[in-house]
Amino acid sequence: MSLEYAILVSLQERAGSGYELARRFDKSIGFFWSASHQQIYRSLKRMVELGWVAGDAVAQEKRPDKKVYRVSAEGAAELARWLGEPAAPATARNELSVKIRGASCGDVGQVLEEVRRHHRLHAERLAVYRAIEQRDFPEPERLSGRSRHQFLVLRGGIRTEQSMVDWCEEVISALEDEI
Amino acid sequence: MSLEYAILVSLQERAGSGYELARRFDKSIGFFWSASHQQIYRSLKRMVELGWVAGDAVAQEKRPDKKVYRVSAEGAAELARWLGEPAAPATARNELSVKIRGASCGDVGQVLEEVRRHHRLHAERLAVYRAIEQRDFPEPERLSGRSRHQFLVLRGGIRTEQSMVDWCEEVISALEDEI
DNA sequence: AGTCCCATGTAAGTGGTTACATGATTTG
DNA sequence: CAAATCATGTAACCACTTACATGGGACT
Repeated sequence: MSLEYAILVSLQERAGSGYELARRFDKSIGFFWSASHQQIYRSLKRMVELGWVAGDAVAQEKRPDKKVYRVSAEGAAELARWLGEPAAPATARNELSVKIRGASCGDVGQVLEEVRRHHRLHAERLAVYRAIEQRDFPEPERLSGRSRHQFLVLRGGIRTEQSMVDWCEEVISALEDEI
Repeated sequence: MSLEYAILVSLQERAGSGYELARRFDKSIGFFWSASHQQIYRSLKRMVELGWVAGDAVAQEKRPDKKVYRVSAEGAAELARWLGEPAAPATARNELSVKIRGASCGDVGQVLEEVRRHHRLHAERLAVYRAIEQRDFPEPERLSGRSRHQFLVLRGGIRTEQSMVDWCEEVISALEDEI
């Protein structure tokens, strides 16, 4: 059910169509809550039924019509209520760890290659986050409200990716010793 | 489908019943791949059908009978094959980040309380991991094979929890300024 | 002519959670 | 006497993924 709340947060920042939301979930909000366009359309439908959002049809020239969704008073109240609720800590699911733990059951060299690949992916994502940090938040002390919260979430992404990069390096050097 | 492989890894380390596996998924392997007993029994059934594991009925005195599962040659081959396959990087899903990003839509104080709660949970988990590290891996340089791989996975858990603790502290001090 | 972008969906399948169910034995 | 542990499952539901579907306009 959390996707609905992620959509509410995004629509509170700015109203938008299902398609536009899907684009946002490919970046920004999608960095910490991913969702496909199919999920988003389904959730929007549910949210209209619940009265959390309202969709206004917008005719466009030379482009398909679209429905622009905005958060209703009920939706805003529901979001505020949910924010006060305790969140369950995320269930641990790290496939790479399963492969490392099982490395002795197969070819350690192949697992090492896989860790190297993940190292690259995390380093790339870290670089993206750092670029966003420099571009959008050059003076973090001066931030307030919404933009400060956005910055804090980005900081979480940076810390997570940095720790994955560091860990991959530790694993790589240990597995290199082994082969 | 990854649960099946996590079970294969665990059964390669030591054969066991569904119940014993469920206990292991409450700790050790469960620290990086969580699963309920219902999932485990369902997966074992599938794996028997696929011929990846074999279950031997064991009669016990003063305790219910159990089925002890071990990995078959086919299961071992399948695990080795899977280890060489690329793993999709985990999809990002961090509910706490959604709450922080949406904090302005509700009571910032409540979100702060929630971040403090998560800080405690991650600090506790970090302490557990550090205790395991000290108890089971006092001389990490001397490790090899399976136990070295187990150590590396534990190191990942320690790094992840440490980075969550650090991040929570950064968020707490920023949100405290705000209220 | 082919591909990408805009825009919105349906349908089938997989994986995971929650609730229910049973029954003996051990521990406080 | 109650609660926890051992041991194994079924069933309903929910969330998410993957595949399929449509159609115009812009770009190369």
